[in-house]
Amino acid sequence: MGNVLNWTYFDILARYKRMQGYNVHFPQGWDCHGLPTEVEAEKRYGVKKTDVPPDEFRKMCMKLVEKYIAIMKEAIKRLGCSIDWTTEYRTMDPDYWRRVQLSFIILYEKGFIYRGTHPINWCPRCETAIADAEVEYEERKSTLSYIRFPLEEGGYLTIATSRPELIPACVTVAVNPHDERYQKYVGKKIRVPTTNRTVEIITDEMVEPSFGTGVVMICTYGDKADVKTVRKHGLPVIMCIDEKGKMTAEAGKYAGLTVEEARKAILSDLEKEGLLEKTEPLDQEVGVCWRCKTPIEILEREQWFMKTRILTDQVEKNALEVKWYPDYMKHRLIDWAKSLDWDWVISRQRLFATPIPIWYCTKCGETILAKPEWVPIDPRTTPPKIEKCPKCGNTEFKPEKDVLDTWFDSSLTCAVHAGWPDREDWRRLFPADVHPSGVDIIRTWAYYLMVRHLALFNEKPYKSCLINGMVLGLDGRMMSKSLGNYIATPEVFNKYGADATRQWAAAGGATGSDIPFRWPDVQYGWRFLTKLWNAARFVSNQLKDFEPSENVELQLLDKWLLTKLEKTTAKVTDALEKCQFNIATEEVRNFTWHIFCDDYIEAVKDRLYKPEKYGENKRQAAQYTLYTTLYRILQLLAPVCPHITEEIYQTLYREYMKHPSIHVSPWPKTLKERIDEKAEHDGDLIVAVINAVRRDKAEKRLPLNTPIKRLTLYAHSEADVESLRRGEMDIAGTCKAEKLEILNMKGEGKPVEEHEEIRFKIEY
RNA sequence: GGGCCCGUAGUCUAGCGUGGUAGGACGUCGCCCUCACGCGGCGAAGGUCGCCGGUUCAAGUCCGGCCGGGCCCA
Repeated sequence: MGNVLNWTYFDILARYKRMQGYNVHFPQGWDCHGLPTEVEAEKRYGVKKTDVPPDEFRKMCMKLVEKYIAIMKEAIKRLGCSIDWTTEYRTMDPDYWRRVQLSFIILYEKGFIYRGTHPINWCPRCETAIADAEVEYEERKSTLSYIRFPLEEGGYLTIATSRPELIPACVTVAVNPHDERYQKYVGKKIRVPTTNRTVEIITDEMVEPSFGTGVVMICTYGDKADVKTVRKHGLPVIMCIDEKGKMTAEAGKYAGLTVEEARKAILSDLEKEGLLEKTEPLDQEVGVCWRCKTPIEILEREQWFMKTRILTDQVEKNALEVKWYPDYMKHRLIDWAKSLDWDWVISRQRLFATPIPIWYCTKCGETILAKPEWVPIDPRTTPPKIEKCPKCGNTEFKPEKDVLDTWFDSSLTCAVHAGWPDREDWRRLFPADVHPSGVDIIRTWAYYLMVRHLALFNEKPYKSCLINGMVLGLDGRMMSKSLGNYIATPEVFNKYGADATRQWAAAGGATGSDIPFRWPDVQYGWRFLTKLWNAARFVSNQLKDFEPSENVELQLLDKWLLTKLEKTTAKVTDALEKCQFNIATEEVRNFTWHIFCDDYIEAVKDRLYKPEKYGENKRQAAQYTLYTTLYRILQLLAPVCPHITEEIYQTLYREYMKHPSIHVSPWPKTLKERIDEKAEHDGDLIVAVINAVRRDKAEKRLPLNTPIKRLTLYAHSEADVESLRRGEMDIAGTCKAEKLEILNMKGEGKPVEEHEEIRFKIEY
């Protein structure tokens, strides 16, 4: 249902803009690569990526991706998304990764890409580096251990740590510079248990005196704060955990143990030595891999990076120039960009991804970058197209086996959609007018698009950004399979159809806010469609002998309705301009259901049914008004409910309007000359009187078609009398009043709601 | 710990940038077989707009604080 929400948003926008005369470019791409697919493939086929040949594993992933694309494509089509399917592509297609590799080459040459050894987030289960954006934080129960570190000069200090297994990687012990308890120890040597090393006690502002004992060990690396401290004080790095989450030789006797095993073993050894003072439970936020929820480690490994932090000022400047719907979402991007401590790790130790177009000379280690004309190329299977190493003349090369982060694929979409690099005129469609994004991927997709295009083209990738919130399940929490509050899209479509489902998406809440899935909302949408359908049937029946013509003498209520219609048109247009889909939808629905159906149609029935009484020209005026209003309703509703509006249009209007589809009919401009404030005022009064009489009948338990012998209206202002006189025929006809008197005198009888100065009396 | 968002009838929600009698929807109850629609119509009940204070003639709306919830980040 999340996809229904965002697809509905941009389809409404696309249809609206198309009706405004724009030649809308509405592409569709499928983001295929990446960890989620690999994790799913491993689960589905019961293998690890290393169990089968790489190509076979990639084929498994592709099969899986195709399966999900088929399901999603079916849903998009049923939803009625007006996508240009000739643009469809997959990021796993060589033609797509050709562009990704080309952009890699350009960025490398521009100096934005480098290989280096830096701390990175590492998932020991997936055995790959992951970016900051792929780390989630979860509350986990943990244990805080109080451990005695012996001072060289005798005695000890007690440190508190939740990760005793990192003791072998302890590079210093730190206290807060203002913590008077420990001033005398600063600069002294202290021995790290389980090792033969001693380290010097230092001070650092980051140490929280109230946490544990106020003495902490700094390890390489327990968390990001350790990384900062190590960098700040120029401390050494000791890696005691490897890529698979096992202890390295640096851990001495604990080498080969898993992290868990090492923790137990170390604590038990410390206890034997009398160094374990106590343990206590600790609630802790743990960084975990977004895909498999395994706690991440911070490792130092040689990886490929893109320089993103040098672009932060530009990101901010450009993000402020982008129009955000809703506006406050820009802060998500800017705050995220400013908060980043590290450059973007773009290499991944995975299989199903775009290959990095790099080889290394086996002799001198020279880096060989692919030439633009070589791509797409997979270094893992194809050697570089050169005879010898340009530096040392060696003829053997080894491929870069790492692959690119999936976001490196998808952060190129704006340029690719515009036709880069093949179309000379690609800048015609660049930057994109709108970038649609879920609120959850602003810090990934929206951000990476921004840095990527700024680095490549020195230009922002999109002019506006349309944000959709998350879909919440029936229990109010984010809808997800794992929470079991998940509702499958086909179920909703099967029960209520696409147009009702789209109304839920459009009107379920303000743009950008989370939208709870609610069956009653979908049902309401469906009931509205029935109402509209029946109204159209009524109009159709009344128009059998009608030839559209402007040459009619409009009556008061006709002018009243058309005035309201124009005002509604203005409101809907204004709401759509601001991407306020909920407001636009509500305006059309309320106008249609209540003003058009309940008030107007009811009030003109008599005129339509009895031309002999009122005259043929008055009937024609009503016909003209019905015809005009329904058409406008269809137009205003078309972006939200494309199916039903098209169906009614084809049946009732195609022949006269000539547009092949309602969806290419020109979006209505508010006709100011049709706005008649006086008619609206008088009409409101007349409708209020009709409703008051209906209410009276309801209170007396009478059928609404009960005839009235005499209806007397009292109005003491001359103006009101005038207004009522103008609606005499409508009031009498609609209320079935045989006799209607309008008296210019102080009220007797019951007051008319919201027009207390007007009163009425009924003789049945 | 920081940032952002939110707290409106039994439930969900609009309104809050530009202060002026709080709109809807669902649910509940009562009535109406009215020739487009009972998948409908008419009507009723239900609100100290989280709490406290301030600005103002006037605060759901603006300002400050507090309480509660959510999301994101550390």
